[in-house]
Amino acid sequence: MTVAITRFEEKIAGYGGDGPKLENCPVRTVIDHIGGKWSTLLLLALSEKPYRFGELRRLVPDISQRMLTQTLRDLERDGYVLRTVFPTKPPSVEYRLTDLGHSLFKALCVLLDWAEGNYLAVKDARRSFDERNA
Amino acid sequence: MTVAITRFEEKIAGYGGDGPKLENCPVRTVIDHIGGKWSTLLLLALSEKPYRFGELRRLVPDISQRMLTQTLRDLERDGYVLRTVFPTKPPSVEYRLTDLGHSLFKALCVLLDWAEGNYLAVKDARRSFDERNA
DNA sequence: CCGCATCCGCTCGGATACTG
DNA sequence: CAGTATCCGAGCGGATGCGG
Repeated sequence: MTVAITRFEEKIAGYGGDGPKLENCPVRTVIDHIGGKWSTLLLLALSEKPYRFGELRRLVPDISQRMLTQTLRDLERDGYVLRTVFPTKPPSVEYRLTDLGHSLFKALCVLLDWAEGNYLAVKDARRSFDERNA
Repeated sequence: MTVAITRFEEKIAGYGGDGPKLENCPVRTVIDHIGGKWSTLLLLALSEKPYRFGELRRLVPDISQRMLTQTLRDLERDGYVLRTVFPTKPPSVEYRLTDLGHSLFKALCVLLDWAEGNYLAVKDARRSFDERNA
């Protein structure tokens, strides 16, 4: 783990200075976009098979139509999702993970598994902290 | 990877309904908090050794004092960071990752490595998408 | 040195109504 | 079915100034 600080200084800290280098920071480039409220959930939903717009809406019951459209568009823009329109009547649109999307999801999976295994500890920590500062 | 949709339906979709179950969704509980603009960066900075407030400020040059304080507080609340005040004159405050924090960081590392290895592909996808929709 | 308080712009995200 | 357009509130996050 001694690589961490090296990583940080070389890969992160160097991007905050004067030059226009911030947009070249790998961590920020990727993390800032999948940190949205719905991105992770949609990647997870699409990880096993493609879905149509309406199906995704039902799978994530509390997402608004607006946010579903916008988040899918962002995921498509980043190259994680492929959007295919079938000119049927009425039209249907399929969303499917690209290879890049599947690759990202595999990395994301480690974090999701951690979340499942440790979220109770996190909730406990929160409760304990809130009690101390009552 | 056939576990994904099962995971989704059981672990995610079920939390959006009528009951007050949303706060019990493991993924949202954890991801929503580390998705902030600075959380990941600070976890990365603290992953190798503890730092004092001012040191962290210098390590992440473009963070404001307000956001540094607030993000560290959130990380402390979730149990990832331990805050220790040394009553010297002037006082000094040390921030250090807890065991839970180190555990989270290990899971996060996979994602950070992915970001380093693939952010160029993401940037290319973005540029290509923006050109198509010019 | 390490914060907290205040103000304030800006983006995220929800609700609703309307197209092809 | 799959969006687009518009409005609007809430909260994130930056800048500045004060306090122990």
